[in-house]
Amino acid sequence: MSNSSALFRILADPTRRLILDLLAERGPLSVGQLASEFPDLVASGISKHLMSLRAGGVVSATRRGRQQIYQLEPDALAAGLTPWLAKYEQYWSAALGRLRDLAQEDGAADRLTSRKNVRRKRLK
Amino acid sequence: MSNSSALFRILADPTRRLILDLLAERGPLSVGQLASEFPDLVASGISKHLMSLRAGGVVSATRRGRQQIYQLEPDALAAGLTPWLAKYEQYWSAALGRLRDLAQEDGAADRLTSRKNVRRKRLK
DNA sequence: GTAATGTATTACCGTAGGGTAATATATCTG
DNA sequence: CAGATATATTACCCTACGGTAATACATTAC
Repeated sequence: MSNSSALFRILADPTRRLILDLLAERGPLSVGQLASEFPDLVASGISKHLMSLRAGGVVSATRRGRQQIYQLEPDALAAGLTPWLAKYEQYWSAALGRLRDLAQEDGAADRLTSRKNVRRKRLK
Repeated sequence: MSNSSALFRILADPTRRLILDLLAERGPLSVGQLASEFPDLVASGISKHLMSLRAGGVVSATRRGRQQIYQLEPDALAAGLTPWLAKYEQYWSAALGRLRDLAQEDGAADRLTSRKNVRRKRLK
């Protein structure tokens, strides 16, 4: 484990990244709730993506009745990426700092609300 | 361009990540110099990886005689990843901060020297 | 009980991508 | 000039992976 390739491969898929975004901004969600955000995909496809995400440790699931509630595991995400990020930290620390300043300048609450990406047709 | 999926896909391959590491720690290198670090891979394979990296904008090449000298393009790397990083910045800013403090505590010069994966050998 | 719902699993298809070998092209050397 | 060197390109194999449909399984509803 602690394999960078696996994590980058997980993040390489736009559907999985959007799933992470949804969990980050809305908190824990069921498979059906997540699937409803992807009108072009079949539910079992979302389930498969969730399996990948769970295998990678970046989400976890708890059963509630007949539905599975998935939630983000930010620590695993950070732990998986930070070693690689740290190697190149000098390169984007400046850019990240600028973004951070900009964000806390105007509101800071909606840094995670990139909702315009959520309902579109073709992912690319 | 500016496509997160493309960049994550590029980073998902361990050979390409190691190429980036080598360019980061040693500066510009020729294809042959890079290929000599991958005894299990054929040179044209490295060339193909370099094409991917160049298409993704994270490296650039300049011709010198009959060899191509590749160099890292850290700005493109940062520009491609920062938007996504910023969304989850709260999650690893702490971890990154700890690493940064640790690094500038002791020397700060060898943050990029994760040499354990790199087989240093005589280049001709 | 039976039926409906929510999710996971399986089987299968098509494409993308990493790997090699062979070939091509350009440049240097003798 | 011929031949060696450095890199790129092409053709091809094979595997991984995203997608679907069909099926299975558990849980709730009637």
